[in-house]
Amino acid sequence: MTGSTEQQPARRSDATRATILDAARARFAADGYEKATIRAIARDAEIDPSMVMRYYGNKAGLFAAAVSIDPRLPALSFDQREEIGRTLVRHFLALWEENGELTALLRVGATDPEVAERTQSVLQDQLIPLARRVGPEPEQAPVRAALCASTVLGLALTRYVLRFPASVALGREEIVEWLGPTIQRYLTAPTP
Amino acid sequence: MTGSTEQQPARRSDATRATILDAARARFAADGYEKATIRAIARDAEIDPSMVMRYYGNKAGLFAAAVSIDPRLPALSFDQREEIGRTLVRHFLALWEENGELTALLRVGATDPEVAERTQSVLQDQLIPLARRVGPEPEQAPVRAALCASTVLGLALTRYVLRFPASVALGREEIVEWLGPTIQRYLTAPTP
DNA sequence: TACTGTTGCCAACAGTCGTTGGCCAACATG
DNA sequence: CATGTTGGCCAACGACTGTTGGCAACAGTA
Repeated sequence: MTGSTEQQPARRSDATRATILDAARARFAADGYEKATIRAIARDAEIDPSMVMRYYGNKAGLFAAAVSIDPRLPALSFDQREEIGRTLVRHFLALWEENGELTALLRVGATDPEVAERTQSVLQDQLIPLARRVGPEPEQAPVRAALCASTVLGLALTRYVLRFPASVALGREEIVEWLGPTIQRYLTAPTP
Repeated sequence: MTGSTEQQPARRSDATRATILDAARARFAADGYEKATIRAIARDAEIDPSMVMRYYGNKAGLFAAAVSIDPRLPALSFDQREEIGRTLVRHFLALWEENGELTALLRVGATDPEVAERTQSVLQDQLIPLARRVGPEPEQAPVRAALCASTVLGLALTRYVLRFPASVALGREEIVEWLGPTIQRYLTAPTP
């Protein structure tokens, strides 16, 4: 049994495949699922639309291949308990600005229930265990995780999707200083 | 000069017009702009698609007519300065649950830049003056308003659009107790 | 009564979408 | 060299979209 990271034989079309994937990511992030047409993606990649079908089966397959991320949060050591809020915000900002896939995921999730659920499960899988480890009242972990998700996604929404000028203009460390204590409170403060 | 609330002569088709508008609101809120087809809306309203065109010109006109809200925040008196956060959250929750138009606005704004900008201007027009009146450093008002918008929209996103179970399950007063102090800090705390 | 404007439905248009199958050149392999 | 395989393009299909024009039924008015 070979693992899921199996070595495929290098194909001659790998460059084309990568170009398509890049164009797809950009289009999905900018336009959402419906408005990002296969024809437009193919035009960006300077290639025929039928190639997209050949390599990725159909539009859903292309989307799945384009945004197949698992935003794994780095393991947080216990000794920095008073800084978890800020650290978390920093990690999320880095994650979001490294790859535009997350913006695509959020934009598409706004209309597609399936993508919405995937986004939810990914976030919850990361945040609930963290909330359980770090906060009081372990049975409250889902609520605390949801509040953190709402905080982070709210920023991503106004900054990367809706592009509110005042939100875009904020510096990364400014955001950390504002949102960090909020996350910290959601995770560690006693239930109000 | 008659105001914009001019009395139109009561038309025989007013009932039909209202039915169309209701169906449109529901569809736009549930599916977004592209997936909410005129045919589907007409089917919900039990009417011919061509009627939608006659009464509202085109799809964009229908959308404009369906979601033409001005979410005016009630004037907050000065003497409750320590409770602005909670009061604001309560108002937003009430606003959002009264009319589904806001969910439609958010879902469509995720893909349509024009709608996104309208959402932004409405929110900023409400929040910036408030932040200027209530917080220190008036020139920081846009930043504080953006943070509040991000908080509120983040909750709306996870609760009404993406429907994260843990976010949906929260009671209104629970939300007020969690988000209220956050908003309060964004508005009134000194710049970190 | 006859006439005019409104309300509604039906059928069809043009355009775009995702998707398919066939064809040709470049390559790889014997 | 001959062979099969791969990468790529082209033209087209069927489905669906927003949108339009014409036609029948009805209301109100003179």
